[in-house]
Amino acid sequence: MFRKTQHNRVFQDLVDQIQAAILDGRLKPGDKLPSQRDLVDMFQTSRASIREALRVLEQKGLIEVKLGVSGGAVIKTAGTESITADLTLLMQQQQVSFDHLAEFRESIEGDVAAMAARKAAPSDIARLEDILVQAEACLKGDDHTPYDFIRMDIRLHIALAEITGNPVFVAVMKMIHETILGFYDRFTFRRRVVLEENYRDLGAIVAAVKAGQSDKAKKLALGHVGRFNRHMKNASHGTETPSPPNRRATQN
Amino acid sequence: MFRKTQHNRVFQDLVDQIQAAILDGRLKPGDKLPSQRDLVDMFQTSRASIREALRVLEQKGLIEVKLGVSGGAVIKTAGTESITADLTLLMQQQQVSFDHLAEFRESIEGDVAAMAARKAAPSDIARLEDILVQAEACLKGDDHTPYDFIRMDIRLHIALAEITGNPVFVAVMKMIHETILGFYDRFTFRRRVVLEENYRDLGAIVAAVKAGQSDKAKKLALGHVGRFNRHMKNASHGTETPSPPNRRATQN
DNA sequence: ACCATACGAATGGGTCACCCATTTAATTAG
DNA sequence: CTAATTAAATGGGTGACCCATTCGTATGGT
Repeated sequence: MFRKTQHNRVFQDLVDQIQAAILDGRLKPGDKLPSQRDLVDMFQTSRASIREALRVLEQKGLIEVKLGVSGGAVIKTAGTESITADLTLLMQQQQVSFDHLAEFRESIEGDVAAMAARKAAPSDIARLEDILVQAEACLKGDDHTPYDFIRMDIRLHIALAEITGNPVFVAVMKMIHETILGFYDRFTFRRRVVLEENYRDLGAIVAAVKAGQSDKAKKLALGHVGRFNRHMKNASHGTETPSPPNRRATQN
Repeated sequence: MFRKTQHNRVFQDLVDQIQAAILDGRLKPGDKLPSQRDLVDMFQTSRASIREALRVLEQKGLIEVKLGVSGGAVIKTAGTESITADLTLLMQQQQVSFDHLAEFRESIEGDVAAMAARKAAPSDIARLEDILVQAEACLKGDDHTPYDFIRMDIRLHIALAEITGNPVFVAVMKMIHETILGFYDRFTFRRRVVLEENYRDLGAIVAAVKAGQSDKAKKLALGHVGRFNRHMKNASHGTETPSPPNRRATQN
């Protein structure tokens, strides 16, 4: 099979070239692309095509476009936002359910805890315990905001993933938690006892990680996630529509 | 907080409206959007803006645009392709090493095999065995192309993920294999014995899945992945630069 | 009557020449 | 020296226009 008449569509070619430049490091986060009019000169194409390409790159989360003089397209630092948006979209299309996410999370979180227990350095332990302290503050404080506690819970799980030193785990963990948070934030964790149970789980996991007991950390993490998932399901009993898609749908 | 002067950018408004129509069912997969010129009349905007919106929707995997008369934009059935593409992109941006991918894969592939063993229907088994037959053909045929065999290997692993019924596993599995393939395709599997060992591994896994022996399937999958990873490492001994990201970057 | 070729209409892809709103820096008035 | 004004560069947006692709249809030769 040879190429068609030419490279497919013009904007696709532009996207490929710029994306390749970003991926192999010729363009680093923070760098600014030339202005649209300069790009027109460089690529010998029309401004409309340039703008379509920039639009696609923007949607992919690779660049950010700002207005005004000395605005323009700057390379964004890699993030999980676009993936989260896509997953959210799929969940809204009913192709992915909360059960799917929960199942996946159960499969991965135990291994992460075990790996963290094996690799954790003293500074890592300190960081985990710091997060625990903050979580406790969220729990005890008068401004009793369940949402803040959940944020801490998530930060701890992501911290565990970071201790593994494997960016794949970090990215996947972030994606999972962001998606879960976006969909279920206002349905659960009204009751303080649930939060406190959660807090005890986290403390036990951190203790196991500190002691280097990987098997115990794994078991604890699995139990924690399992309990969390059950609470989620119970909380969403009455909600037939699994939370209307009130998340801003677009926003890459 | 009230709205700004207007809804932000025009194309974003179009994307939101059309996406909302898709999400709440006013537009179903297979439906065709009006032609770009009709959309111009309907939305009272310029064709360039319409096209930018269509471009974004296309990139999101929501529509597919075809050429020629009675071409146009048709609503696509939801799929995990865009997530897979985004995950792949994220991995490539984060300078992930092969070891990171290998570690992650070892963590997940065992669970997938076990779940597949629990859930496999007869038709699933048939599909797995069909892939095995094709893999054997790639191995035995005179046109001895290691690349083709690897493609079959990947198809089998993805098939296992599909048997789990969990699209998250499918997307992640595709991402992993695409990335591994893109980085290491031309360095390994010159030696036939390695391929044959791989083939025997696959046969054993399928047999365990067929018998519903989830624990055995898990162990076999873990051993298979571990062996694969060791071969990869040995093969890439001399390659200090772990293969620049020469993969075609885009393609959602 | 049949089939192949030619034509034309509708569509998406692409280009050009503009204009507008926003933002920043330089300039000027007080 | 400060504040208001202006000018320039940028992204956002528009309309008219042309091209390549892909159909259905008409035409013409057998």
